[in-house]
Amino acid sequence: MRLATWNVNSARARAPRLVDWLDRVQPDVACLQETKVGTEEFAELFDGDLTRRGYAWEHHGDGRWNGVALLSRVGLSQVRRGFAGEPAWEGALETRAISAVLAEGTRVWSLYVPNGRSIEDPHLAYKLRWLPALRAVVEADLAAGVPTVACGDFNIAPADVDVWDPADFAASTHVTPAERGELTALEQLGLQDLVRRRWPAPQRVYSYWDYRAGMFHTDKGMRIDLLLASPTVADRLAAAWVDRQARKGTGPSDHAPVVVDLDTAPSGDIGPVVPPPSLRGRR
DNA sequence: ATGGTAGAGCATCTA
Repeated sequence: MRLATWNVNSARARAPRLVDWLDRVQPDVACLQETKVGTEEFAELFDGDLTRRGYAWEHHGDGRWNGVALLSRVGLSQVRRGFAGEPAWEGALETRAISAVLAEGTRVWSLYVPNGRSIEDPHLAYKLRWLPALRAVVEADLAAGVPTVACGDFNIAPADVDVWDPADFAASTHVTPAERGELTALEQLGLQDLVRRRWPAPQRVYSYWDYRAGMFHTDKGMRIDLLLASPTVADRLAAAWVDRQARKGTGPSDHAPVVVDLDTAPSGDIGPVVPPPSLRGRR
């Protein structure tokens, strides 16, 4: 099963590229963030193209800002828009989380974690309320035995290796101990960072490059788009990569999709490996 | 010190 997460930075602006990307990468499940459209417009943009390709979809968005979606051709049920106890921003709930259960029983989240903006900004405090509230719901699901993958734009670089120059971030959000502590707390629930598991530090696997000043071309990026999976899902990990192709050319998002392949069955259940006849009896 | 770019929508705000 191929699972991807992509902050598209406007579903409207990305519409042609998004459909081309589905055809090229063939994800079974795609988690999208920053659609910046309402659900009616999302349907107008994509319902035909998605249905023809066998994808079910669910969207949570109210236009202009935020907006998240799930696409799946391997089941999509028990949909939740937002989550119980989700904090509001300036008195209103935002559209930053959607989750649903695949046919195999895994609950998948598409998350757009608040940015935080700057150290003194109330938006950072909002981010630091939002993440524990999310964690409480994930913890309850895990306690109920539901395999879980939390995917999306976390707006947190887990470690210094995940930003191009830690010195440039000395007074910035995305790297503070408080924000990283929220990722650690999610990992303490058993969630594993799939890309880091496949590509251990210090390998650089950025997923976001600012549009400005040639950041992509000089590879000054950040790894803030994550897939965090509970143990039985993480143990199926077969491959993980960042689709840099999608960040190139005309009209890209400032984020690249992050893609993982999961084996159908837990890798411990594949049985004994039998060598092919050409190798038997040698040595 | 601010700029650099892109996307929202039409003055700025967000990232």
